Amino acid sequence: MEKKTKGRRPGAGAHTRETIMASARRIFSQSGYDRATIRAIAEDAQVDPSLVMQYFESKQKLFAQTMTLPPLALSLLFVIQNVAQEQWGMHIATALSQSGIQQEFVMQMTGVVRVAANDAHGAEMMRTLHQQYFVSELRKSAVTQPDVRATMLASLVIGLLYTGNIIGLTGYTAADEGTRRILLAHVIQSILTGPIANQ
Amino acid sequence: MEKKTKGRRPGAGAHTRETIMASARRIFSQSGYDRATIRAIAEDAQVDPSLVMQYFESKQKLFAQTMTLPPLALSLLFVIQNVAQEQWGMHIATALSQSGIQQEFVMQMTGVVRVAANDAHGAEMMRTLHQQYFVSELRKSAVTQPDVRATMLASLVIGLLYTGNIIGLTGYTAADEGTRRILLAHVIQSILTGPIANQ
DNA sequence: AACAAAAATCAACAATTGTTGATTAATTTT
DNA sequence: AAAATTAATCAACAATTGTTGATTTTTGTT
Repeated sequence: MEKKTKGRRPGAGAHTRETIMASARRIFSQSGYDRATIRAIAEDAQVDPSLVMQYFESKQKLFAQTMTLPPLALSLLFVIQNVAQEQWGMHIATALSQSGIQQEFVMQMTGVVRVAANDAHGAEMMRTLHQQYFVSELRKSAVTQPDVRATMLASLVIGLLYTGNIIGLTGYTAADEGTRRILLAHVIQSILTGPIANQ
Repeated sequence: MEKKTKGRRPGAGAHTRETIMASARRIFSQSGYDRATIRAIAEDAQVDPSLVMQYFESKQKLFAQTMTLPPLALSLLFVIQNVAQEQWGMHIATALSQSGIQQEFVMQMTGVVRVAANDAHGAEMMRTLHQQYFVSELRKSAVTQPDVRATMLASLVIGLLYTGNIIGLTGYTAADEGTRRILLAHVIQSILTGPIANQ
């Protein structure tokens, strides 16, 4: 809609690619794959749509290159290797409740959850992620039935992102952090070390 | 693609509307809102696309009329009114694990979860659902902080649907039903009646 | 200053999609 | 059997979208 100054070619300031990627991340996360149009991304980056195609070849490749998951924040189960079993729940809950990673990580993770609901590539991304970070990590520990527990933990985390950030339920985020953390700690503890057979 | 016999007008066999609605439910659930094209729904119902528009005025109204949630199966928290607190988890887990409602309910519920990830109307549907069936029901009981617990229970249920039916994680469904039910029962019990304050 | 390479824009194509108006076929009513 | 009504199809429009090729503008080099 707005005029753009044409064809400048900065030498040092050639961060155009990063600008586009940031916009792509934003739009993909907000709108999902289908509704994130190349034109919307380009407008957000204040750039011509065709330029997006010149940098990244197609929409699929743009998605693949921008929406990669942040492995650092996903090492939640790194806790498992360094903390006693009885304190897993509390440590993971604390890590999840920390506001430091909230902004960037939660936003990016929510975006992937949203995209994966309708795009096969996003779904595959989440599968490999889950296998690499949740299942394989938990298998190294001494818990029984690590696969079920890992999937259940992933379900809870994804579900909290989904209800809170996608459909906008306020019940969880409205509570104070202490309440959230203690309840979440017990639930996670129950998922990871709770009884699994009737005895 | 295939030929259709033209313009017959059955007297008794006028279930065309229901046929279209069934196809709409199927396609919406499988593909989400955007990728569920009117043409795909019409082809699934073996009907001309414009006929869909004649029965339902627009795609939005078709969605609104078909993708309503099955309240019967959502009375999971009906358990809360009739069962002692200590057995909530087991009863709800049993209800969720029953294969009787699996086919129809799980499919329909999964469809709404998928749609709500990208469509505002779907999200609103889930919000009111959650409020009506989860929050208000739990508030009638004597648990502390019903809002947080209700949201967390919804997150777990939605998360399990999401991981199992949308991104296709096998860890949970691969386990035998007994294992699933017992673990799930304890986790739900922890969500609904677990400690919420440090003491 | 002239020129080549790079970076960006312009304009348009082809496919898809929701939607609509006209038309054709079947069924009921007269 | 003719007419009216209902059910379904046909054909096309207008908007959107991913994508592409040509063009223009800027920058670095000679």
